Amino acid sequence: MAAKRTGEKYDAIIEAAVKVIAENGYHNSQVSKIAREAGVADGTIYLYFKNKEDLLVSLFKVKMGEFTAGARHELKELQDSFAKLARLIYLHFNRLETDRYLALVLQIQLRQSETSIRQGIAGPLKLYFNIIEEVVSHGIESGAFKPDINRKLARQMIFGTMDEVATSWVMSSHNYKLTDQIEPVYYLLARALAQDGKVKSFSI
Amino acid sequence: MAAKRTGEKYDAIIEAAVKVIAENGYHNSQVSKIAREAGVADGTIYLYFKNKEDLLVSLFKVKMGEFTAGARHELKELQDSFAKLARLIYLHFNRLETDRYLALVLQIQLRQSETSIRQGIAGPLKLYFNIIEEVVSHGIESGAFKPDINRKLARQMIFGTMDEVATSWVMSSHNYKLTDQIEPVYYLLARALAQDGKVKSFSI
Amino acid sequence: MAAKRTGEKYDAIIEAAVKVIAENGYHNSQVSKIAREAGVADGTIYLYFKNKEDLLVSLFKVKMGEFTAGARHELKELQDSFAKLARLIYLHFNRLETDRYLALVLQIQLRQSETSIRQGIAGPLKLYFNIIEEVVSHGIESGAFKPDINRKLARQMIFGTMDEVATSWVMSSHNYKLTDQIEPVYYLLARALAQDGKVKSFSI
Amino acid sequence: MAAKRTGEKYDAIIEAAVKVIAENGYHNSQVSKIAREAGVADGTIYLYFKNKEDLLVSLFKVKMGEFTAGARHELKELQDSFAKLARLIYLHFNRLETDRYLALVLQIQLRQSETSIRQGIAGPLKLYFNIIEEVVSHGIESGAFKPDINRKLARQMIFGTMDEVATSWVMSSHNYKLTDQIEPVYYLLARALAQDGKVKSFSI
DNA sequence: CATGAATGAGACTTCATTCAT
DNA sequence: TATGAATGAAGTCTCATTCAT
Repeated sequence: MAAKRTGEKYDAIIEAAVKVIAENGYHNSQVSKIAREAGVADGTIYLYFKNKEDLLVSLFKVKMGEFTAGARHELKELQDSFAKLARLIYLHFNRLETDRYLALVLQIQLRQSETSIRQGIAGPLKLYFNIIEEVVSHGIESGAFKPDINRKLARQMIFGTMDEVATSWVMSSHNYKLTDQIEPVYYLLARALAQDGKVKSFSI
Repeated sequence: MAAKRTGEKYDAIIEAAVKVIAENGYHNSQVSKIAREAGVADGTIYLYFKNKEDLLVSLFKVKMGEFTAGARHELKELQDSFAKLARLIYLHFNRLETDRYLALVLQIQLRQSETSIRQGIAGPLKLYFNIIEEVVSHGIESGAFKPDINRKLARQMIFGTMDEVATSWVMSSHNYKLTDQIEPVYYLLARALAQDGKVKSFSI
Repeated sequence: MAAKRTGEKYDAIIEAAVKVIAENGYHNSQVSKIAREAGVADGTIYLYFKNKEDLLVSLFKVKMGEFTAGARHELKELQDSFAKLARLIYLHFNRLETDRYLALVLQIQLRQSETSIRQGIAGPLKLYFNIIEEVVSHGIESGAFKPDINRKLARQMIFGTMDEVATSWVMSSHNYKLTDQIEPVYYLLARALAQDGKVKSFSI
Repeated sequence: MAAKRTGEKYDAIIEAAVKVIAENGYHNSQVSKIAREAGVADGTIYLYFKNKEDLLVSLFKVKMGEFTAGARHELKELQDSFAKLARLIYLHFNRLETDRYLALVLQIQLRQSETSIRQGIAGPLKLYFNIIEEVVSHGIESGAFKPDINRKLARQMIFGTMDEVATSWVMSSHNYKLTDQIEPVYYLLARALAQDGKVKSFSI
């Protein structure tokens, strides 16, 4: 009755969903197609997920959760705010470039989902927003960033910029490297945030 | 057989679509509902639009076209690059705040559409991107912005930031004024682009 | 949106449902089968009925309504309570014998429906119960039936007996005439109800 | 392979089925729910019953069998036909009032089952019909009941009346006592059957 | 030009039953 | 004997689009 939230089949279904959605688009990814890709019966999906919506939200939670946990850990290691900003952009772009299926699903396909799914996605996304805002806060408190910057607005600029660059890259069919954009994006954002124009040189 | 691209019913259907989608969400906006709101029969929609996809793409084209034409005209009046940037942000946010139905449809609902519709949307959107890039180019060529800025990247930052700020505002149920964000967004973006940190004071 | 409750297709679908359910049984009567029998598309069913449940409840209402209206009218014509009782049994059995499909559906198949449908059926059935109780009341008040008879209980005996006899007949594959049971059933019930054993001779 | 027809788990499953069906309704009583209630695994059901249908038919057989055996025994003790009739009604109503779960399952839920199950039920029910007919026959042969009564018809009246009264009671949510109906039902039926209106006073 | 009744393809989900352990 | 994870067939309903009037 209650959905099992772990197990190798659970993982297999999540991965199959990413692949199927990436290849067929959100609106053409039937449960039966995902089941076939995962090598299980249609009904098995429902032993691990309450329904299709739960599967999609779980997909996002799992993938976003992995990324967020890793990012939070890596950023904590760094002391310098500019270094944190550079690393954030690196992690964001590198993650997407490393898993192009995931990039397609996160940047394009999942955004076509119904409002209810988007609401389920909101929670994990908020956690990522928090991480970005922590970078901004650290910069302000350490004197690296301008003190009068609105933290939420700064987060929106950072995320909005990275998201737009990533979406553009995904839609271009990946005919250039997303990671090549890390440095120029860094300088744009760093200058926007820096106290007195004192931007540290890019280094990850 | 060929769809009429004008007429008062054409306009009525477009406006009805905006209202219905804003009120019901993309996935709950059936052709019959739009027809009823427009005061026409279901079949009449198909005298003016090839199909539902054509209606939605047309909606976007019309609304975006109005905005783009006005924006291009207004920006041409201004000489200073910073003034152009400030005006761009003003126009973008003011447009959305003035027509909240449209804001909801453009920022949230239409993004849930199938890939084919998003492709149809790409054209009109490109025209807006061009306008933004023209502001950037003008800034670089006039010496106001840093010469080594990647113009496409700068456009992605500008659009990505405005878009994220606008989406966040729409999802917040409009409980604050979007136009209050014009000035702080201006300073963030201006600093990112300015040559030697020489940002002109905000003025629209 | 709202279901049309009249029209020749409405009637055709009701009749088709009776036939399909009689021939295939309740649990094997899919909407598509009913639509095919009615000569309409599956979707057309939903222009006339809110859903499958609504179709089945409507079927019962229409058929029971026709019968109830006719019965109430005919019984009003009669003055004598015993004559009313005899006529009631005649109408009940004759109706079922005349339309054997309907008999099968009402006596057997519809009773297999889910609780929600049975609840929808309760209303029209109550009207029939009222008619039976009116016959009993008339008998008591005219002095034909025993004055201390519990009216509800008498109705339950009358209906329960007729229902059981009818069900038994339907399940026997109609290898005898149900209308041959009118007279003997009349005498059983009349004796149960009569004041001082004064039962009038059977006559319809 | 062959199903075991005895054992404490056999009984536990039957009792669990009665409880689950009474509480959830026929169409919401899945095998897994019955298994959980019985404290066994889903698969274990199939060691004791051929399939779900077999379980439901067995439930009916067991419960009806217990009742029928007891009834036959008790009625044999009585010499007088009217006393037998009174006792029959008492046993029928008392059984249902004593076990309200069973009443709900027998009078309402099991009647929603597919035709195949109803056919399986027919056998055990026939045995009860025989007992009722024996009471009628005894009455006729002893001169207590009218000699020209159709025995099958009399049985249908007796059973149909008791069944209708019981169903009505179950559906009323038991807000009155079913056993209070024994005496008035007795008088109705006794008068219908009695020779020359000579009905014996009620006594159980 | 306009109508709106009719069409029919297509997908999510349930649940009785099996079988490897 | 007992388990319970896995199976997979099957049906209701929606809604974009058509076409006779």
